[in-house]
Amino acid sequence: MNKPQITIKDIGRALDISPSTVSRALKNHPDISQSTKDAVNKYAKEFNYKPNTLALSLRMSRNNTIGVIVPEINNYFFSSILSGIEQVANEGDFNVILCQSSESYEKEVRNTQALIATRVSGVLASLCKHTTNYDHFQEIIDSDIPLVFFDRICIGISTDRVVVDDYKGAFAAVEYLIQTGCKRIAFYSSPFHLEISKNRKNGYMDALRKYGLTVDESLIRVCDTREEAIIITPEILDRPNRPDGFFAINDHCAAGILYAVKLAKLRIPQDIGIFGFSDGELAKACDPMLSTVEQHGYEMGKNAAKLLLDKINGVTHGQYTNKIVKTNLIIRGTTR
Amino acid sequence: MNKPQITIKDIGRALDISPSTVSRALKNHPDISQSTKDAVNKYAKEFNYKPNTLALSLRMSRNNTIGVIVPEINNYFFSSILSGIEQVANEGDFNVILCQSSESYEKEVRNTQALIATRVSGVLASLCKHTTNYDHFQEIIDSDIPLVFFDRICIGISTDRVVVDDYKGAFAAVEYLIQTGCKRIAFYSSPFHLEISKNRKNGYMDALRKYGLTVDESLIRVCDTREEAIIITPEILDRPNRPDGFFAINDHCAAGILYAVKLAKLRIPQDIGIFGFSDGELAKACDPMLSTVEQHGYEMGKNAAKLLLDKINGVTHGQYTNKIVKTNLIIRGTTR
DNA sequence: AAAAACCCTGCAAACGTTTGCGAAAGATAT
DNA sequence: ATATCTTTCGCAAACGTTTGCAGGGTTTTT
Repeated sequence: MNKPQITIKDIGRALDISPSTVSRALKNHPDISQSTKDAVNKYAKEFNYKPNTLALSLRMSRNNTIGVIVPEINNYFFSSILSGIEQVANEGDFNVILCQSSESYEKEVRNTQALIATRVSGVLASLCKHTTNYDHFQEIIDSDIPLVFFDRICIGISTDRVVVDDYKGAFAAVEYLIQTGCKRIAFYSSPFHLEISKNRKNGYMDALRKYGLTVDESLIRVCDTREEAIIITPEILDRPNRPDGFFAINDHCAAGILYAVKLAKLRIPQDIGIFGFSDGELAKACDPMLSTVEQHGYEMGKNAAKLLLDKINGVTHGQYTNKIVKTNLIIRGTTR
Repeated sequence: MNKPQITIKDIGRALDISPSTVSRALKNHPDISQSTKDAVNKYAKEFNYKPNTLALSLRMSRNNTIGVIVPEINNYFFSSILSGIEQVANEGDFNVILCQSSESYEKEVRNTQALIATRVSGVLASLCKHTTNYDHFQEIIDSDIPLVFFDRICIGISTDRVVVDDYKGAFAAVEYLIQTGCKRIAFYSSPFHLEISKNRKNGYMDALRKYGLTVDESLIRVCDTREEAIIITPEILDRPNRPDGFFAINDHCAAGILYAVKLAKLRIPQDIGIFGFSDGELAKACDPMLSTVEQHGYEMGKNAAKLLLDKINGVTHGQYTNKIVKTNLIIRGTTR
């Protein structure tokens, strides 16, 4: 029962008119008589005509497709973002090509190359953890393809960006810990070449300074997974002047800390306060439930996609915008 | 410093040879002299030539792109699957177009239409919760586009399918509970029109029967979220003959049960055993950590994509395969 | 009655690529 | 010397679509 897709030529042949006329009839061009239009539309509907988007894109040199490069699809925050992106892309009649860098610089480069080759209309990207060279992104820009970074942005390149308010979020979280009695607060972070790490560290430091607390560099560690946190935390808890608060770069890491603290038979939140970042699926599964900074991934995705579509559609010109998505504290059981 | 993408024609013009020669030179065609090949390759490399995949797809009427339709991106299981799909698609040099039905039948239909219009080489799909009419999928098949269902499959259409072994997974989980001493086991399920619910219920029932335990229908409830579980569980725990084991349709639900049980001051796993399903992010965040049935979403995605690519590449013909991805028990702290 | 205006439609080129076929040039065989 | 083969390349068509331009026909204007 197979009926392959019909083309404009087929319609023309069947109705004994030229492809140009069919094309115009389908677009309701004023030049075409109503009777012809009716005939064409009837035939098109009957045989379920769908324009070949490939040919269309080639002709128009405008591919209604955007590419998204994300470090890990399988991560609550990023999949929330993806969901938001898909939403607005869909509303704007754009397809989304999904690329996962899997935190590999090489794959990220391959992804960008593939997207350029596909002539996507625009690219949304979040940097891989290990990316320090940005030539492949510069190449996107050089190819005249609009580019918007989200979350893991890169400041070496002038583009639009959408970020979470890392500084304020971190500041607020640490301030909350201090206000509820914490005096020595550790900070577990992702590698510091990432902007999110820098910004959150600044928020952390400024909060400490505001309340006259001294910064102990030995309490600032690179650690962003549950597993690492479980490994490095016991040593820190064992010190004579152990911290009484932890601010973690994400919920996984916070959960690892939580685990280690319980194992050390310290009470939460009486002895130790813990603050995560993200409000992912696992935050409420922890016991006590995790206090964390809500990141609004879905909103972030929507914002980034809107920015990109505006750029593609020529709504915005020139200036690069720097959208900041607000965060807010969610206080649960791991803080007083 | 913008250098738009260069084409084969450009190379031809620059080197004063025809586009055909350039094309053949790039593909290392034996008809072309080595000197010409060298010149072309040198120029192509210098000006960073990338074949226009749109033109290529049009010419070859073969679009190296597959479409994926998923109910919710923002769901650990589905995003794991997506990750697996992306992995093998990437290895096979395919792009992935991501569509989210958001559990809306209308959007699912729109998604299929868009994928057909894009002339994707193949489609991977998991049904929306409310889909009961499958015409849009039949249309994909009628358009000669290979189609593979995963997880939420549809039995009205003959295609390849990849599913998790729900029956065995459920049977094994309940059997484990029984073997470790549980005598009254409750089952919290998704609505029973879904295949996964039916299959798991069968596994649950058969396990009870095998060990001569009576089935108490009042212990079989429709409940598949954390919030619902927290609401309905206290009542069940309050009964004179309360259950001593719970089997939940997913980890969120299991986490809700865990919460309610702790609140009721019952000990886990001594008084109550709990089994989840999925092994999502939150399983290890629970305290005690959740015993659960591992679903291998990533493997499922890889399998589905492999099946599809084989179909596209003509490796497999005719017969539809029905791949079943094995599950396995992960025993942690919520069971004895 | 001729000129102008209008309505409708088709031709052909273009987007970038591949590929069957033919051809010019040189090399080899008779 | 002619005939045949080989090497290397270009022509042109094709994929499906859009669009500027021109042309044929009919109606209106003068």
